Amino acid sequence: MLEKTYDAEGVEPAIRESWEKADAFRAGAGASADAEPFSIVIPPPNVTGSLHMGHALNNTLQDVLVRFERMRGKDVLWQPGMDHAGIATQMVVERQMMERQEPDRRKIGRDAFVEKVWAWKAESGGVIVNQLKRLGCSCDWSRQRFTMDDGLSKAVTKVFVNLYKEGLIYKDQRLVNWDPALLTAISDLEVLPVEVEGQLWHLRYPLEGNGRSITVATTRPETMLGDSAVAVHPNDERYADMIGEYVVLPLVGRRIPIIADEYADPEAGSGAVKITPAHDFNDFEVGRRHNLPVISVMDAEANISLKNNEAFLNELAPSSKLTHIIDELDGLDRFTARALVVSLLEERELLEKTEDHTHTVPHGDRSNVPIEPFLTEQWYVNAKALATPAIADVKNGRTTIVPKHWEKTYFDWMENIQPWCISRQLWWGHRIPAWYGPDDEIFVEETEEEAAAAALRHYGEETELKRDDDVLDTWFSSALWPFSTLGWPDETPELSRYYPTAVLVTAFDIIFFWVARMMMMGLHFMGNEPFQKVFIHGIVRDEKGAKMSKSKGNIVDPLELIDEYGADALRFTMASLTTPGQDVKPSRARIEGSRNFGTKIWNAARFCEMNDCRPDPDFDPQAVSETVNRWILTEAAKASSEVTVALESFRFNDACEAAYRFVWDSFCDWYLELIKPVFADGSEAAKAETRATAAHVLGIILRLLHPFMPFITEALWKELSAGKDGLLALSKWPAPDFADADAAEEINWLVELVGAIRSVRSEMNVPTASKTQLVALTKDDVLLTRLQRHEPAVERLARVEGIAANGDAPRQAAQIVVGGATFALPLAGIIDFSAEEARLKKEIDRVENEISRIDSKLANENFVARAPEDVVQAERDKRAAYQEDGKRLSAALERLKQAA
RNA sequence: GGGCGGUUAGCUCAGCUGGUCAGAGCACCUGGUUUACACCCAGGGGGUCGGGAGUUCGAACCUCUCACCGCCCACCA
Repeated sequence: MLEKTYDAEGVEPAIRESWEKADAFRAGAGASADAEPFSIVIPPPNVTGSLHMGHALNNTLQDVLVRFERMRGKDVLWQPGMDHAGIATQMVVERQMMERQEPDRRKIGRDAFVEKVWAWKAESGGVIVNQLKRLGCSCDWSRQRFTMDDGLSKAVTKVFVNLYKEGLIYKDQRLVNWDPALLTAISDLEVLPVEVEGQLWHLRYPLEGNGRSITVATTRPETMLGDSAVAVHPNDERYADMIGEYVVLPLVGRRIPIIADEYADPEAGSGAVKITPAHDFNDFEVGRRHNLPVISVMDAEANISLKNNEAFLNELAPSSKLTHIIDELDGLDRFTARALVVSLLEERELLEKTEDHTHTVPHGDRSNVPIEPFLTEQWYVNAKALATPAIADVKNGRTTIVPKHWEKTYFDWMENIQPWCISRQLWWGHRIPAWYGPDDEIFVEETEEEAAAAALRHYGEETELKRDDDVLDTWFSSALWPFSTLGWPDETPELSRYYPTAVLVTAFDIIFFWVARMMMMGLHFMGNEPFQKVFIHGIVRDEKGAKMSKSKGNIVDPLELIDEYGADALRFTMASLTTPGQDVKPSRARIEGSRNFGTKIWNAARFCEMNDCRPDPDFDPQAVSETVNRWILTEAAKASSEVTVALESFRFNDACEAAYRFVWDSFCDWYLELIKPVFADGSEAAKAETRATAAHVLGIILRLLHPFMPFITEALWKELSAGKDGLLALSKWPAPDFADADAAEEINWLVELVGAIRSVRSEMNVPTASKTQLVALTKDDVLLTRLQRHEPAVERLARVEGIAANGDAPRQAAQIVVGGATFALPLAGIIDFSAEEARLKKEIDRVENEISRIDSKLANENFVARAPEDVVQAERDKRAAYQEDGKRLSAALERLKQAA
């Protein structure tokens, strides 16, 4: 006997164990040899990560699809694994070392540090795997991969070497986004614009020789030390006569030209702009166009660096007597230097004015400090070349993105893609397989031996090589995930079976970081797309719609929700809130609703169990004869079909709704109530058939809901079949193979009749406890037979005692019209004549309104002429039905008046 | 500056190709211990589908326009 309520916390571990024991999620589990493959690669969570609501959403959706397809008999692989998360992990370990007051990484050296990271991973990394299991994720856990595994590292190295040899990876000296806190380059995508309240300083630069000056506006006065020109727009009349003149750069004394360049915007600032090629991306371009020197005035930590700075010193005027200024500024951090430069200029009356100015400043997404454009040599991927096939693949529909509007975002970015900076000045990650000779000749090979061999060929003798210190952007290895996890570069059976994957499920915030790059790499190295479909879901927001973040303090921990409501409740909520293209805002009320739904199913099963409804292996739906049973089988088939269609098109919310309505409305509210009289007073044959049907339909329910609520459904499946049917997770998805329109029509009528009686009783304030007779005012034999057939149900559900079919109207009665017949509820002593009169009049009004609405439609010649015939006919039929109802209601009103 | 979403019941949202599409859950009101379930049952109230214009026989749904909200990209002297 089942407990009275479902105990998620108590049941879930045992269910997980039963799945594990049966190895139910191994690739291809339960599938036949000729099964169609269906594979999904998990978006690998960071090894430092723990389950957040975004993971809960993303992985619920994947698990729904995977369980659904597995039950449909496909050969399913859900490939799990984790990402080494270069910067994030390195930061975690460094912080830990700091907390433990251990010497920092530079002191212990690279090898020792990397060893520490591995030790950290072994000890505290990957807690998320168990959390995903708690969520119920049916990944093939035996195939877990890690981006730093030997196999995946081999793939990374090979890809790097191949791309290098194809000329698609190269080294370049240019400005990069430099993170002065983490001391590494980062890619464009890792830079976040942050709005800050700053100032706009207007600096007066004296012209050489003539006592005039030109004013430039800047938000970064400290970079003026590296100015190499002042630019004005060629058409700007204010400055036309200054073009070609020289400015003597204040504080520094350097002579720099005033140049004409369209980059200068006459509307912005003063119209004249200082050009600092080493510290601004735009200025760098201007500098290139005008062949200006690039004078970096900062070091890697963004401190002012002048004294040992050749670029700076070389451009310094020989006569300059500025050593004290250089002394003062040298070594200051950029913000301190900013203040000092401003005050030095102010002293010299070169500060024209200062304005408050709100602008966005690029920040590092990890360090959250302003990033510095910094001139360094880095490794780049020629993303433009790789993007071309990736664009074509989506254009020609080999990969489709759902919802489709995201394709535009994808195209826009891909078509304007910039070189991808892939080198990072970190220690934790895939070390770049490049070795340098003494003359800086580069040898890119997969192993040190091969590099040495290449060097031998090049130099003609053994030469000592030095390996590149940098590691690769974490996303470089993530980009290979769909094939590296399947064994590439080896030609494994898994690779040929499961690549391309069926669908990638992810949130929109990593389309550029990840999806786009997997497309590029997959197409380049595998020759075809990494996934046939990409399903983009929203992100999880809090109840007010705000993005969840630590700083806002609005983080909801999915594990707490699982503790409180069970994994199924959280999953069902996530899935039912997923409408294509919308963000997800889970609320406790909603999760409670899902939990209640689980309880509802639990109790429905409990009812079945109490009535001895056991699954019968020989049950044949087609042989069923009772109308209610044929009706619920029809409804079950309809629900199966709806859930299937919805899941095939990623309409998770529709799938949930169809299942929910079927279970709660059709099965619990009507079917179980309708069969109670059968169990109480039915024939043995009817009872047996009904038991078998109820058990059968409950089985369908458990299977339909299993992808969404795997724990409770598996638990009930086990309970009800006494373990004889194996795991629900490996059972067959229900086929919508039953339809009986007549039974559906009949039960719908019954539902309508019961509903009408209940309504009128409630409106007439008939005490719940009292029962009334029902008099059918009709001589229609078909209807009367039907009524007789359902007499026990009507009596029970509508609180009726005795059904009279004599057609004589009782004197004091409430009357209703259902399915073309009038029914009276004798309510002598209870009936309120005026209330009933008002009620009937209201009904008549409603019907007449409908009729006149239809009449005006039908009177419209254009409607009759242009609307499709079936639409017009439907209106005519409706009108006829309303007219019949109207007649009966009017007759009922007459009888009431006579009685009064 | 460019682009993309959104605006439907008190709240959170469904509503796929225009013709039972005006819906669900929660909240609310009224009754209720009837052979599972009060995490429940029965009944009920509540919306001129953001404003305006247009297309159409017919618009929550298509077009245009305005307003507001959110997001993404670029730029910011």
